[in-house]
Amino acid sequence: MNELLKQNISKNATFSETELEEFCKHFKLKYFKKKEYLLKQGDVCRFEGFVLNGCFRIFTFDQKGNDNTLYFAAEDWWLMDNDSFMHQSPSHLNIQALEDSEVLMINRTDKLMLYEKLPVVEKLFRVMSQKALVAWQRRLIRNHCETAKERYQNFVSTYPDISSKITDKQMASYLGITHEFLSKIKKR
Amino acid sequence: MNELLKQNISKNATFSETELEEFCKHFKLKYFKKKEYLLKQGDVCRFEGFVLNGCFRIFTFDQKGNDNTLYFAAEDWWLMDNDSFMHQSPSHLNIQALEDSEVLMINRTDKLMLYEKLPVVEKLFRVMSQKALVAWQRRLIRNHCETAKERYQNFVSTYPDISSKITDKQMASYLGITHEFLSKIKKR
DNA sequence: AAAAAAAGTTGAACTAGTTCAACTCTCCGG
DNA sequence: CCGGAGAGTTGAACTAGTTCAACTTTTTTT
Repeated sequence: MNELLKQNISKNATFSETELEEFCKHFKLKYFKKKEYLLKQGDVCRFEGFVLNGCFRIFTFDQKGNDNTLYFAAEDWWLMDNDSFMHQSPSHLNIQALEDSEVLMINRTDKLMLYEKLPVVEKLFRVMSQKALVAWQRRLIRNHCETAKERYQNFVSTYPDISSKITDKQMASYLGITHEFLSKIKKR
Repeated sequence: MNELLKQNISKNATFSETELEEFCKHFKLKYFKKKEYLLKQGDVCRFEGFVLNGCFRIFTFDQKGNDNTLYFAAEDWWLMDNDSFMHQSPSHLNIQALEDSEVLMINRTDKLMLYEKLPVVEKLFRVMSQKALVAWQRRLIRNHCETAKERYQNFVSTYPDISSKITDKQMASYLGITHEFLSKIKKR
């Protein structure tokens, strides 16, 4: 039973020892090489992942072919396409390893079974989703009221570990600006 | 027991008749006059609301004093500040009636009790939150890859009912542009 | 270690969106 | 029904961010 996963869960719900064990035993350790895809746009998402180490980028190609980064997932983050997982529809997202990484993965069947078997699992993901929702709302507001330079500086100071692992191009795609402009921001 | 609430719940979870009744009986009908606040920035959110009719605007004042609209909630939408409700911390959000409105409201104590008593309530809000999460992710992407004009047109065609109830100033604040620029967009 | 590919830099010209100020229109409160 | 406040419009000057193209640097592949 993995200690990091255990701690992560405990932040959001109170599991008994047996519940924790029952929950964790469905996760299997998988390795991803740098640049390898955990999910590709068009595929159906049949799993959920929890990052033990390494880093992933979650992004999508829009109609115009630009790549938009939704977020980065390093150690202690969860990975999945909620939409595709829920409806078993083709995913709009790509999830790609930015470096060699280790992920604990649970498949969809097991997760659905756990929702049924352990009510506390419903609570766990309810709380996780509500917290994530708040974070997305805040990010949208910040995109409206802060300049690109402010957003860049905030990101670097909030996530120094992630900032050091990603290229400027990926950073720009996360901030919603061109990489040329990011280069000009950094110069000053 | 309100029919609209019942239908809304049934979209996201399967309640038995008794569960539905137990759940719904904690909601009380409240009336809000045009311009009245259901929640003010700085207050603690101790309730959750479900709009029966009318319309609300959920917005926040940023550091620079600009008002940013997160979303509008008309008939069949839920209303609350997840962050403030969860942590009982002062809210960053304002929720104001744009017209005379009716809302079914449940207080925090009852809602927390229902989470304990009826496991299906956990599921309901877990599913609702996950769907909302997907919607916020999509909105952020669209803000990056669409122009203000495109976002305006998409909003009007997706939510014609809401569009007709709000002022251009409120629309601009939702789109993340100035109302002067919205006026220029509409002119063309 | 060489070649190829990708990432980053820089400048010039451009455009989407802002700011400010002046004006008009609408609608609601006394 | 009048007065005032807020909503909407318009123009001119501005700025944040884009686009394109040429170039350098770094990383990856062989």
